[in-house]
Amino acid sequence: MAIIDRKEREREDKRKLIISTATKLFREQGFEKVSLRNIAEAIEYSPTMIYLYFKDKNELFYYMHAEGFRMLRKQLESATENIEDAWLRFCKLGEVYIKFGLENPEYYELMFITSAPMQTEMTEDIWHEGFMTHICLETEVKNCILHGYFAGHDYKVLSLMVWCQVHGLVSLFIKDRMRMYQETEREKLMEQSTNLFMQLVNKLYD
Amino acid sequence: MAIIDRKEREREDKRKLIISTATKLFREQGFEKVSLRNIAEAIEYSPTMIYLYFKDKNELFYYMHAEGFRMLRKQLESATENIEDAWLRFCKLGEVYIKFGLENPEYYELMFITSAPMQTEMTEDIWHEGFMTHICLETEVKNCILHGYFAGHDYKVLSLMVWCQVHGLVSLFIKDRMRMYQETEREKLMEQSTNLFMQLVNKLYD
DNA sequence: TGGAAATAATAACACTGTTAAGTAATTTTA
DNA sequence: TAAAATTACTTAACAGTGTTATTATTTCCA
Repeated sequence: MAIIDRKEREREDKRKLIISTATKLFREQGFEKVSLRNIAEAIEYSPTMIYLYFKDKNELFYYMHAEGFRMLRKQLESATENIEDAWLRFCKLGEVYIKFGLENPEYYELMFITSAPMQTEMTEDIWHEGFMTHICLETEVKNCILHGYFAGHDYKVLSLMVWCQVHGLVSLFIKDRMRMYQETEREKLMEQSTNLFMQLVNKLYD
Repeated sequence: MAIIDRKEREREDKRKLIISTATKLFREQGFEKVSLRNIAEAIEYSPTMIYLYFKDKNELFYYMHAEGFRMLRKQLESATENIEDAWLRFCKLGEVYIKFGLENPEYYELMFITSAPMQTEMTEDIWHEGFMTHICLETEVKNCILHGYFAGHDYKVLSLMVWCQVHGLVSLFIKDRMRMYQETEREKLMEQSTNLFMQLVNKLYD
């Protein structure tokens, strides 16, 4: 039944076409320009055709957010692969995470802020991609513990703390909540507070 | 010209009526239920009447977000007013901030996440209320320094770091990004990581 | 080849924020 | 006091949104 296979392939291709077109719109013209009608026009189909491939807009956004996580994870992994020292690996991870957020605010928002992707009614684990990325962090924290850092502390607690710190920084910035700082000092303050945090974590002992 | 005064008063009353009705809708039925038409129906006016009192929806949201900040500031101030010790005051501040966020997620989102209030075209300082609240934090950090804590560190850098930590925690939680933790362990982990952070900050030295 | 199944389009529903134009009441001015 | 001007508000409409029901077309298999 090669025909069924081909159909399945074509179906998957069309799904990908919709996702990539939505992604393109959203990267080039921002989140609010991603409407089903805009996507449909771009791929030269009727708006309702999208419903044959996705349950609703939330599900489409779910697949876009998952793509973002795969991008981030790739960056995290390739940035650390040539670093031996556990602490330096850990530092790099934080650096790349923040960089990703600041350079891809639309993606970051979709992955960590927007409600839509979290509201699909899917059977599979909805936070799978997020979980996989979080594993990256936990792995590095565990590795640090293995090499004598953070003695006596739980890797889960530590990982969450670190995540809160970097997410807090990125999300406050991209949601424009740092207006009280002058444009000139803002970047410096953000770097200084991140450095201070890393310095603190490094001194962590029981 | 008492008539002008009365008119001005009536105008202000109507502004407040709109804001309070919008707030009520938004607290009782959630953010997405706050449409100009819904507000208008609730106060028994036509939807377009709102434009006589607010430039657009963003400006209306601005006034709602400002109200949230006044609530938070009130809670922060009344929670610390009877505490003498600088460190305990600082701890209390963080505790109350997190509590406010978790108990008023809709308000928190409007204040620290939603774009709308930050997109009004106002002449006055758009982040004034946010700034005032941030001052609360900076004041306590300064007070700690005055009492021998955090020696050798900049209060601005420290304040931003603390803010990132608590905002990270609250926003990840209310935007449902902690699904990888079991419901039962989630709360405990959040508390542990906050405790760890405070413990870290307490050990801060040059 | 005919019927079933998959795919897609059209039309419509119920919303959204926003603007232009018109109306009625109130206040000011001549 | 009567006309003019201002104020407060409504109606109608525009352009957009996600979504569903209905209809038409194409594709596939018995």
